[in-house]
Amino acid sequence: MTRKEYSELLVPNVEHDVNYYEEKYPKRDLKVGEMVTRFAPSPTGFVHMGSLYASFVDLVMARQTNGIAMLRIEDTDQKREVENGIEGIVNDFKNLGINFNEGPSFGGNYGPYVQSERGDIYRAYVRKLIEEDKAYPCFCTPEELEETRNIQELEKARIGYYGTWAKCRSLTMEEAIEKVKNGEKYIIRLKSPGNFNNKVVLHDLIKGNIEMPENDMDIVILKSDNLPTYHFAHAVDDHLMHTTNVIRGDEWVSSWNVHEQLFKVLGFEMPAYAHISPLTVKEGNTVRKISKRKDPWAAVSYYHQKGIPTEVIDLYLATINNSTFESWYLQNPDKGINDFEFEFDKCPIGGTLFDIQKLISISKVYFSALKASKLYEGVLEYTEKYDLEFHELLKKYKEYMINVLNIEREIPRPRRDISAYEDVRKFTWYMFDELYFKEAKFNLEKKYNIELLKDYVNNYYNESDSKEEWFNKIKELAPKYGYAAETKAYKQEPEKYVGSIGDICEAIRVAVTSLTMTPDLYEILKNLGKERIIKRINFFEESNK
RNA sequence: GGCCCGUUGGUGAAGUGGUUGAACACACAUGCCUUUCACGCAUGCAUUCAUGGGUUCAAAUCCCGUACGGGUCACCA
Repeated sequence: MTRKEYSELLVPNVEHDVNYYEEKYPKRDLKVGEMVTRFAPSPTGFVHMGSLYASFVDLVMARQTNGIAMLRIEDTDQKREVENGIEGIVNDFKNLGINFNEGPSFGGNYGPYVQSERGDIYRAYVRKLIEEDKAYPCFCTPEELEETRNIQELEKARIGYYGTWAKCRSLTMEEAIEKVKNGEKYIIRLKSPGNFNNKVVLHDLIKGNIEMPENDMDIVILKSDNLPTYHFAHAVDDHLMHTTNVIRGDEWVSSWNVHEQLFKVLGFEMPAYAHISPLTVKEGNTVRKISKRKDPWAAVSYYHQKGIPTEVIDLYLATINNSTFESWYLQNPDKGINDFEFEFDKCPIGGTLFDIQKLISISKVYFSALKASKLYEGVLEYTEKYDLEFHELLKKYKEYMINVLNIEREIPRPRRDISAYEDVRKFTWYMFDELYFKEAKFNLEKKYNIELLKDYVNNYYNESDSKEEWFNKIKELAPKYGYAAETKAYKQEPEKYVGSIGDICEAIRVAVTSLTMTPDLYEILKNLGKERIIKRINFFEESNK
């Protein structure tokens, strides 16, 4: 039997050979510097902050070099797969407004972009390796493997399938054929040419040079389910898809020597690598990787629900990804992420603690810079999904709401109170009669002079007053009820007055909004209008009885 | 345990041998301003860069050891 026939016996039913695939996926027509990147998640759950972070780097590097970002689903472990996992990932990205150049449902000429659909491709390359005597069948059972592991532990030897521990490695072709004919189960392993005592130096775009021993493990490349392991699929896919830059989590650096060897054995050119540090979270005294199950705020759906836009998340990710981004953005507030040039060597090397405070702060700045009409559109869209009652009010009072949202907005330093669309109701609900008369709760402990309030609105307040006139009228009113017209005067001799002008404003504010803290009172009154102010003061009076 | 990587304030960090008295941003604290909150302004927050040693005229920056933290050692990715 020739080696070719041998490989066909071991890996049956493969339609094409490697030459077919090499021709089918020709080199990409790239200009110098254009990067082809790929984000390669397993469909084991939905997209979360950690994966978003990794994909952000892929997307950004491809876009700024005018290259290509692919989405590739790594579903060679069918046991772990979640129902609708692939759809879930694709939809999450689409909902976030994130588009890849290539990938499932994104198109592209180098697909399929789902590994479970690429079985034949991998098998063709496995066959090639067997033919060249660079891979061999292994008939060891899980029990046998377990046993050698125990012995290795006992002897304090390195654990794994290598050297003399690799029993099946020395099997002759005839012995192997015999076993196959007897129906023995097998998988395919790499015949590692490496020597543990040799060192390989691998260059990482982020971490710099990393030196480690050569791989000498005869790792599994084709599993009993006829699908490849990650390592093998990685080499074949990134070769065939012509990835120029492999950007992945740094949990992969420890198996990097395996990948390096695989590329060499397969005769592939190695892409450049960038291993990004994980997003971490502090738990007690320890730090751990972000987890979707333990950290609810890690799921992207969390941001969706709160109404934190993708732009904000991107800004945050940009901030932690490139140390110089933040100060650049501060100096160029009119520019965006697309105008900034990200560099691998500016990426964090150790783990990055996820800081929700920082994200919220970025969000507040983002919202404060939004035009009222744009904010309105956003809230409208958000509430349609999460708060229908408010949504209806917004539709009904469009112009009014835009005016309300514009209070203290078009000024050099706008308010920074809104951090998510869900906050908008919290800050504006009292401006709607439908909500005010239903939900206003007054603190009845504190007594306010209702007579003063009525006097004020009936005899002093005028909708057409300028802000200065408005304020002067309150000053005018103050002495009549024993209040100090000037804050300073009150501070100097508090015993001479019932209160200061600030207390009058507080009374008006509470009566009209039920709150002690609101944006500019003058603007609020103006938007409410005299009639509604009167109604509210009456309501306030009733509530205090 | 083996092999990798990391360690600058509450957080993210700047920094690659000498204008660093260790930027900047977030957070926090105090005060001022003020119709509230916010904004703004002012001030405070690492006598020191995990630690011990070495190289050097000079070290957060280079070298070695130690401690601590993280990753990884599957027919999982």
